[in-house]
Amino acid sequence: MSEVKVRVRQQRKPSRIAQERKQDLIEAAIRNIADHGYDAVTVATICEEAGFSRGLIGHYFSGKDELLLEAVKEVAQRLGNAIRDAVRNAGDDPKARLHALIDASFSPPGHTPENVAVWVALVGAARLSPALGAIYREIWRDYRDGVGRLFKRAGKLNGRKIDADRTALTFSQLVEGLWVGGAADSESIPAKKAAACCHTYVDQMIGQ
Amino acid sequence: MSEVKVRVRQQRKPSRIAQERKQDLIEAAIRNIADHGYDAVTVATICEEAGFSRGLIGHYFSGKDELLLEAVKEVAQRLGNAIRDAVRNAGDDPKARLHALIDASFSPPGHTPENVAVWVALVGAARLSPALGAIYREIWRDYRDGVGRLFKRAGKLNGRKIDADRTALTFSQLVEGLWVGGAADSESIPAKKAAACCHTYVDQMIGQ
Amino acid sequence: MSEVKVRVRQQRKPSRIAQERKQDLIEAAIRNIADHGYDAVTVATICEEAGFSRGLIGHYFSGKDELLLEAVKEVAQRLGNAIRDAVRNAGDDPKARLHALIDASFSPPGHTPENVAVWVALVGAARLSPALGAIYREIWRDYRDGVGRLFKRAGKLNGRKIDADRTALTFSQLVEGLWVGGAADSESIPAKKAAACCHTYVDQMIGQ
Amino acid sequence: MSEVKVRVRQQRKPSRIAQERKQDLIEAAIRNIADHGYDAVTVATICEEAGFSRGLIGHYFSGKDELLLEAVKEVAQRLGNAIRDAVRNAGDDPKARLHALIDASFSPPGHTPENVAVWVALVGAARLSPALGAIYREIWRDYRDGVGRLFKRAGKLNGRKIDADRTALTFSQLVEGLWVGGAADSESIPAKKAAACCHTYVDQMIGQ
DNA sequence: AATGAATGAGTCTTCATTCAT
DNA sequence: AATGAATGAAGACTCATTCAT
Repeated sequence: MSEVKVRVRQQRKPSRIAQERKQDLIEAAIRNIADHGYDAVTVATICEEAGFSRGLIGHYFSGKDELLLEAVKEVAQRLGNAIRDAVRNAGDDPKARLHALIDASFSPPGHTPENVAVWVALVGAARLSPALGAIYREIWRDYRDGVGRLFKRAGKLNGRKIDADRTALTFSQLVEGLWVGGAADSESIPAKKAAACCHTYVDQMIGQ
Repeated sequence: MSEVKVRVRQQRKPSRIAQERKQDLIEAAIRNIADHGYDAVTVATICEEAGFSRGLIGHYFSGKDELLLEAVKEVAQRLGNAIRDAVRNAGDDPKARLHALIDASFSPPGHTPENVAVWVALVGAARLSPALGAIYREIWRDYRDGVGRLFKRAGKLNGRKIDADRTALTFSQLVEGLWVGGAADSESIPAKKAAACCHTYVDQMIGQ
Repeated sequence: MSEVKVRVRQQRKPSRIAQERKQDLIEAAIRNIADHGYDAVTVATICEEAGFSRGLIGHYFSGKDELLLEAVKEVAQRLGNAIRDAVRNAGDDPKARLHALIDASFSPPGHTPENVAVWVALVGAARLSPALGAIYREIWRDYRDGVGRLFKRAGKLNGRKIDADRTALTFSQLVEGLWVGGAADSESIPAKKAAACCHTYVDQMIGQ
Repeated sequence: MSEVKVRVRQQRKPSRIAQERKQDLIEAAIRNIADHGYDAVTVATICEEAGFSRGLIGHYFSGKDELLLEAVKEVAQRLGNAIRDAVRNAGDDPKARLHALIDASFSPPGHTPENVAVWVALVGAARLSPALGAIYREIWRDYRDGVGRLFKRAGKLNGRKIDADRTALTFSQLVEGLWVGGAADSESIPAKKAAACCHTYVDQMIGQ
């Protein structure tokens, strides 16, 4: 899977403590998005949870929107990193990589309730905010690209012809659907069952 | 003191005009949810679009929440009806029914930009609002149940053993993922391609 | 006690049914003032309780204010009538009349929870509304005048000198205080105890 | 994911300016209740009079209700303190204390037009709001208790038997009636005359 | 005579942001 | 660097009134 590109805004001379404060605020923002939804988050709640006064946000971010954007980027990076790491550690076999990718997609540290909650909260926003939409689309396009390359290689190894693009799209949207569905109905769609669906699908596509 | 006379007013069924107004407001609400997102909808916008003053909502609904809930229910019903109708009209063959279900899931009148937008706007809310969550989960559980029955029958016809429940879950979440992804990135996931992914998946599961 | 003057607005040709409707609305208004307080009364509640639609008020009254004013006048009249009748029926002895007046001031049909509630609800309004204030002051001035005449006659009979005006003022404000206090704290000041205080006061002033 | 750091902000006692603002708003609320009545008070008027924007109330109170409650408590406290102080300064003689209590009940700083107006505005609300009713009843019960003790001691000194409880109730409701009546009809019941009624009553009960 | 559809003004509340200290 | 005081805009809700039918 390709790299998740998340530009970390380069402060001119970000002091040690300033960076910590920014990070504190971002963490609090992430928790708040997960807990209350993207639109219900308030600056007051974030600051209270981070242990600062309301006015502080203005020192580190241009405003609420920027903070929330940074929070979303942070989550995107965590998801991307976790999955990328898992894939790398799975060796070179494309099948093994696909199954590792699935496991990483449905278990910590990438797939935590918090991360998924933020990500799903983003679904609605992606349609409406250009900035968030761009992040959202980029992540999934990268995901599909990475998966597509793996399916292509797996197909070649197996000697089977496979429409890698279509399979990758199907696979990625299956993952997205399981994330979203699991977030809304975790009883019907627990993470284990979700992962199992994906493993089965991959096996059916490229053989066990 | 004179007697307390309490006239019992005969309860009349809602007048024709009342029904029309409620529907007008619901339509406007649906458009607004689709356009601005579930949380960004305002009473003012809805009423302006419907061509009425703000106060009117109080006559027909207990408030904004009830109106929005009705709007969501309406969309859920439209989606459900469209798909149910298509399946019924597809004859009795489970394969044909599955493919009809797919087409209905990705083309009008069930799958319109408006309906999908509302539905996707609901994704975030489902986690946070008990009422909306219940609607959301019910719709998808029904969907999975229906699909599961079709896969079960299709498997028997083909003489293939099939894990109908798992397949149904995979299928339904594939559909959900394609809806959500299509709403956020219609360029990468146009409805036609989405439907094609589903048709292919069904063919792979139960044969063409 | 002098007559309570409450002008009943003379409609030109008040049809039988129109009068009934007005009375229905006034009754409902009285109940609403008693139940929810003078300021919390709404046209909607009154009409609902009277069994009519909201718009009807405009046919019989110039608006909410007039209706409420009529309701207050009605209660004032009931209070006045009940007390005046009781006094008249007590014979000619001023002592007897005073004690009858007390009983009438703290028992039905004049002193009902509803009447007292309306009257007490009026206390705050009397300071602020010229129209209501006028009614309020007139009632109490009449009350004091009537009581004053009785004390004067009672004093002469007993051969005691009595400052009838001051005693009447003291007595009337004792009654008012007991009404108000009883309305706010009926546990501490039940009607029976209130009446007993007044009886005792009169006995102390003019002998038993 | 990094550790969740929750800074515990040290709770500081309200700053001087915060205390001042709260007091400013409470004063403005008191004036507004006195001027327009408890129910006609608006947040806008209060803030305008205090010289601040509307939003400020949210910083210092949970909302309008809390502010008004605080205002009422403040007035109750002023009334209670003024009367208590006067009684204390009157020496130990119960008669002297009773007369001092009367003077304090009908002259500043306890009995100001503003304080009485607020108190009378409260009469109607006491029946309808549990919180306000509790304050109202408590004040008067305390008042009656204090007066009752004085009457008891005064009776013993004089060697007269006196029903202290009944006398205290009569006295307290006389005071309440004179307050209420004076607020509604200050022409008929000026404060001086009201106080005179009370002095006379006390003299009649326990001798001069 | 009566209804109820519709309005629009008025009010409270929330909240992101600004700014003096 | 950090606070929290203060603002002002925006939004939802209530409700008396008007009016066509």
